[in-house]
Amino acid sequence: MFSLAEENYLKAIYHLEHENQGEVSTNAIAERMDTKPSSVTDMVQKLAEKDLLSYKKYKGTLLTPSGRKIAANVIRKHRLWEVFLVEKLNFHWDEVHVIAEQLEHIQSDELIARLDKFLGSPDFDPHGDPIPDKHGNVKRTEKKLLSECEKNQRGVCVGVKESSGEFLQYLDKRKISIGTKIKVLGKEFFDGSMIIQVGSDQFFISQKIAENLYVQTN
Amino acid sequence: MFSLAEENYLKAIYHLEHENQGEVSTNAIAERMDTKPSSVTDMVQKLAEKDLLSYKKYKGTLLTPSGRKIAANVIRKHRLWEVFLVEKLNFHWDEVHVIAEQLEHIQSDELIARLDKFLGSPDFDPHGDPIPDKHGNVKRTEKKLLSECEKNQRGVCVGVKESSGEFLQYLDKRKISIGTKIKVLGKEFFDGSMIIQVGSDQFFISQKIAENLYVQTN
DNA sequence: AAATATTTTTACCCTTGTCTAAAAATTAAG
DNA sequence: CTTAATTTTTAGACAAGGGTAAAAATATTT
Repeated sequence: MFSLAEENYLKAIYHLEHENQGEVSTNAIAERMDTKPSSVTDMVQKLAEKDLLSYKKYKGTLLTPSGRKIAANVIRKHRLWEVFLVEKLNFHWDEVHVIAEQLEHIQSDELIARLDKFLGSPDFDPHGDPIPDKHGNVKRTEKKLLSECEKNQRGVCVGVKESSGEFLQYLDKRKISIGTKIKVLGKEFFDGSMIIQVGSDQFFISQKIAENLYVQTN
Repeated sequence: MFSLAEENYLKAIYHLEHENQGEVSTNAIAERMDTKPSSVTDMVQKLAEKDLLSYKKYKGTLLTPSGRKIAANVIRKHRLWEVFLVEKLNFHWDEVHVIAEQLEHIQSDELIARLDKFLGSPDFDPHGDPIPDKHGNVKRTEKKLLSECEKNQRGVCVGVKESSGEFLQYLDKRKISIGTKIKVLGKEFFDGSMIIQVGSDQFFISQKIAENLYVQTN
């Protein structure tokens, strides 16, 4: 139905829309897709023709509902395949992205329905990202303090409670910022301290840190 | 490494080489791939440049060892994915071809190695066709009489012992010819009769029939 | 508000893979 | 063995998708 290139553009725009709110700029798309702005302009105009996104010259683009649905479906496929690769084929979670980038374009609703069932209809992929349902809807979750999380829970950093320079510098040193994924590896009840995973790093944090970091959990 | 179109040409030529012995004609490739002879000439010349096949104008083509290896690898991937679809996702064996045509082009040796292991390193796909090993070698098997086959064995018709008009007419009526796949569903020891599957038809055959049909078994 | 910098678009070219129409080879028939 | 039929190749043309360089619009400084 849609070409590989079209699907990749829709997917990139979908992600950019969620990262920054509002219109997505030509340059942002070009950078994300490792291509040139002129190529983006071309493709965006074609996709606007097909009513997959709305586009005003020089003003950026926004996906239409149908464009959004297609993008969400590609992402659904990507994430389901990632679950398959990790759970069934024992890949490590940081090896699967490149392969899933190819698998996400396989066209067959029946295949995805059966794969989903085979995997036990997972809600999240191995990176902790939510898997859209077949209608393109993503389970949105509430934010809470990291200190309220339990062992083995995952969350995405969505903000801070305190915002002193010292605290922000600490977060910077630990490479934690908005959008960073955090997994609680262990929690000490005595003092509320935690061991957490951030990317491939694992380290200790005090309760004071955990009480000042907002995360969106699964 | 190779484009989708290139892989599909190599695969088609590989199959045609095995079906008819000797050079593969431009028209044969065009018909198999549902494209025009002029397009085939173009592509075949490109593939000859890359030493994936040998080509003499007006004389047809033959794969080189490297071309054959690539083709066999695509076929290996196709058949492994078919096993996956049938064994793990419970597709029916006649529904999987179209999907496997897409999956066969996913590039990742690691993926295929793991998929192969996950499936228990099968030797045959759900249609009974042999799966080439990772070096592109196909297990070649000896032919024998259908009457020597056991229950649940599969074979491909490769010839007849008797060739009377009546017998050939019978085979024709049953849609059995060179290359037809046959599966033994049941065998009666008392009289050597069998129930066999041919395509989606199942029927009874006498020992006399089974003793005059050569098959190549798994 | 004018000048400068940045972003976006346009106009044109390139590559891959396909097609049509016509020319050239090969094969088959009389 | 010469004509007819068939197969194959060549010579353009086209659509998708991407790139360059320059023009046009928008943003930012001063």
